[in-house]
Amino acid sequence: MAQKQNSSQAPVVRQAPASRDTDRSQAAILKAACDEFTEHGFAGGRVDRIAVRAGVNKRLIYYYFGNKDELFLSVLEHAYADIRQAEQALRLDMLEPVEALRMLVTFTWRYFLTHPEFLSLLSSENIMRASHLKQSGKIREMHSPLVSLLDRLLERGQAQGLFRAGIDPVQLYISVASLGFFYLANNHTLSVIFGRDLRADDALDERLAHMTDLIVGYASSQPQALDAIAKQS
Amino acid sequence: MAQKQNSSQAPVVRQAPASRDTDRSQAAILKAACDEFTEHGFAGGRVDRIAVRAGVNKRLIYYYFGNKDELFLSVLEHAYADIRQAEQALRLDMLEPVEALRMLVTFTWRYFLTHPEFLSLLSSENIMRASHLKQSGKIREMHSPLVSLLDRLLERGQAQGLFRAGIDPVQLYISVASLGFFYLANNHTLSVIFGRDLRADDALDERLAHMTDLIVGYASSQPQALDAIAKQS
Amino acid sequence: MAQKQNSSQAPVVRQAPASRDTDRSQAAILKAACDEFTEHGFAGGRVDRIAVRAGVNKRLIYYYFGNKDELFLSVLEHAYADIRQAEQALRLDMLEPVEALRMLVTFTWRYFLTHPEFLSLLSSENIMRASHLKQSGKIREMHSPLVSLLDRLLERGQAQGLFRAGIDPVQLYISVASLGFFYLANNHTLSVIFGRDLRADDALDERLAHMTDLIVGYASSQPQALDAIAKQS
Amino acid sequence: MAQKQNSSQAPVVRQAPASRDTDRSQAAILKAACDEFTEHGFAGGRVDRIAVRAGVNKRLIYYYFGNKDELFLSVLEHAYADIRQAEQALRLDMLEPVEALRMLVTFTWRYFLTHPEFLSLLSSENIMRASHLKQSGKIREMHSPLVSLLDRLLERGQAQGLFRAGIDPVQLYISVASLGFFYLANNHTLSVIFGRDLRADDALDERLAHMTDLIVGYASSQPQALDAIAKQS
DNA sequence: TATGAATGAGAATTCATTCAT
DNA sequence: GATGAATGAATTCTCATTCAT
Repeated sequence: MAQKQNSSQAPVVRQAPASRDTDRSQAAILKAACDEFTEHGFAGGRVDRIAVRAGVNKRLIYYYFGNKDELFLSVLEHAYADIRQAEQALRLDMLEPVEALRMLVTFTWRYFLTHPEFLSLLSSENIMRASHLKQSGKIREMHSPLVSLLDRLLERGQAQGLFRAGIDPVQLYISVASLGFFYLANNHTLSVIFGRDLRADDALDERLAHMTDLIVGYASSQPQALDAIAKQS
Repeated sequence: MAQKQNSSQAPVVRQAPASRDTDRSQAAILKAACDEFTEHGFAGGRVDRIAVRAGVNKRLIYYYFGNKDELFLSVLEHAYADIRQAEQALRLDMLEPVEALRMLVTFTWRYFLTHPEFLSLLSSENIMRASHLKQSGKIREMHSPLVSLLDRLLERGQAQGLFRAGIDPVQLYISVASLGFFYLANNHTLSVIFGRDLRADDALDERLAHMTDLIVGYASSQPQALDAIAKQS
Repeated sequence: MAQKQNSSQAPVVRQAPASRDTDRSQAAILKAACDEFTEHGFAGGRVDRIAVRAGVNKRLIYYYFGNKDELFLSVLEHAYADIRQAEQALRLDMLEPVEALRMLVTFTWRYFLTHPEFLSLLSSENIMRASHLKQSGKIREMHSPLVSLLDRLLERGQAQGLFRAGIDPVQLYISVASLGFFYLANNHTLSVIFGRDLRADDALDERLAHMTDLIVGYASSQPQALDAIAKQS
Repeated sequence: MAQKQNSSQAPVVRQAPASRDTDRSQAAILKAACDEFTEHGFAGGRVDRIAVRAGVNKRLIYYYFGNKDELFLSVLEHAYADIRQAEQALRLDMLEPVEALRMLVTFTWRYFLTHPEFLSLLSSENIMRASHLKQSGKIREMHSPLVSLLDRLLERGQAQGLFRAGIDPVQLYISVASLGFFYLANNHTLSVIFGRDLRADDALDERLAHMTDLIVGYASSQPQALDAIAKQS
């Protein structure tokens, strides 16, 4: 990442005695930076444009965030904090297993759909081999509750004979994310390749239906039962 | 203002009768550019470094490819040409439906695994909203044979009572790609988040197994049969 | 292709409340640019040399003026502002018609003689078909007072029977400028062609005398009177 | 001018055993170079574009003309050769003095009007302080016949009582050229400044009429006679 | 006579960052 | 806290020119 040591006395992500103005400026910078990096990626993002977008002096960005890399990291941390917070609100325990699984797929899809910045930032960060993320203890600590939620969910479903046995919750969680991520993050190239607008409303509905079918169909499929059926016939 | 006409004698992606040297230089540039853009993305890629990597004079890059954008587009076109060519070699018609479906998943996975440049270039291009791809008639014309292969495959399987009805081949194709793409393209952040190396050999094997299970399990699941089973019990 | 938005925070020809330093830097750049473009024309002028001449960082030129074209335009605008200002100081109304006409010729000559930058910039801009000037509302608004001064002057002279009738002030104004411009702007080639130094002091004096004679002689000539004389003899 | 010594064996403006092809190529290059330098000046002219315009390989330009500076000089020499040749065809001796003077003005005007390259090349060369022209013995030797023609003409006219005494033919010749040159060479900026198209047909006619009036009016004016008239009244 | 490939030096422009107040 | 001015180091791109055949 080649982050230069910050040798100025500036507070570098200062937090302590925060006035209203401080908060407002920092928030404006973060929002602007998030937009800029989402639209152009890290390397394509411009500090100048961030300052203009935030309506603050460029110098202030350095005062608050040290440098472009640290600013990007802050944006990333906020993006992760946001999704973790949304995930906390998911109450899958209350629902029937199948319904809960549907809900998980829907939630993930909707979050990605309404948070394009998360997809873009993730892509950008991965092109850079997670060089910023690796610096962040913070993000590592923000565990997603979804894996364990999914784990419990799968057990409940299996116990009720609704789900097949032996499903790895981590793999399934990644798959749920995959199905939405790929479609939405790469919708620009896919739309050109397939010659249609994958962002059209009905295309989006179709996609969610397919994804749900895929995940629920898989979880619900009973290899043994099917084998049995196959044998009978 | 002062007119800027690009009317240099340079060939800008020449095609006709090319000497061996021409081919070698162009190929070296393309390879170097592919590596550079894969590692750093479009905005982070440096023309200077590409010249060094290719062992050619920087000027030659402009001589052959016009500018950085056109060079990136060429790289992208070659990446698509490569995957299309690999896809052509897939003979799914020869195989049993279930086996063929497994093969499709495996092929896609292996291609992504051995062609990290494709994943990275795709991510980068999508951050830029496919701005280069949209310029390319070439890529639009390179239709993937996989969708129609998959279509025939699903019909065969359904006719044999092996696959469920009503599966959309485009959606399924996108899903197959999704499952591998997300895992591999974002493996850097995912590895940090999950605290384990997703690129380890057994992790890769596990992922392929899960993906295959997911896709085949979904295709093979018989909602009616399951309903029937559910009713009996 | 990759978007290029110029949204840097740079002021690009700032005008409002400027510190002394700002003024000094901008003035230094303008002066240096004027010299450079005068000596080498627009295409031959080098931004690097302008920075050195001005004693400022090259980046500052772009900070204040945007790019080479806009810098040239600024230089041009200042050159026009300068001549317009000098023209304002000409008080032809106070003088006798013939004397005033002499004064006009002398003023124009002296201005061109002491402002070689005006001649050179004009030549350069015309080679480019006024591409910069056409962008400038400013210059279009700087009307020269000379045409109307000359108009009134010619009327006065005609009323007093000193000048011939039917002289077009615009044409005469252009002619007055022509006689000095061609001689001074092209003095280098003319000196070679004629094999003598047209910039020598007495050559300059001679030229002014001839120009004055030519203009005053023309204005004072009475075609009718001459016809009459011709008939008598 | 910083002309590098030409150390190759190439003939540098070769002339000796000239095949049809040689002639054709050289002529094409000269024509293309003339156009290019006329449109963009010397510094703004591009060797690449000249090659394209001429439909020849860029290398050939260097083979025939050595380098850009020498090419420009050749263009300049041809431009002077052309005007000298046209001047030779002017038979002022045959005409009445006044008529001959009109003819001279008309000829000069028409030549400039139909040879914009001459004006532009002259402007460009003067911005460079005649650095190319100074190298050329050739051009120095091409004496214009107009000065001596004009000299004789003025004497004839004076002898016939038609022209005033004491007119310097060199100054008058320069003036005749000035009046057309300034108007035509700077017509782009002048058109913007005056807000009208100085290249319109009637504007051109008006200008020629004015120029003729100015020159003939001046030559024909009799300072003494006018003084006499002034005294009588 | 002709040409496609190649290049070094430079030219305009950009960018993250810092200075001084 | 905040900001306008300033900068060094790239970065993309250009240009006249030459090599090799």
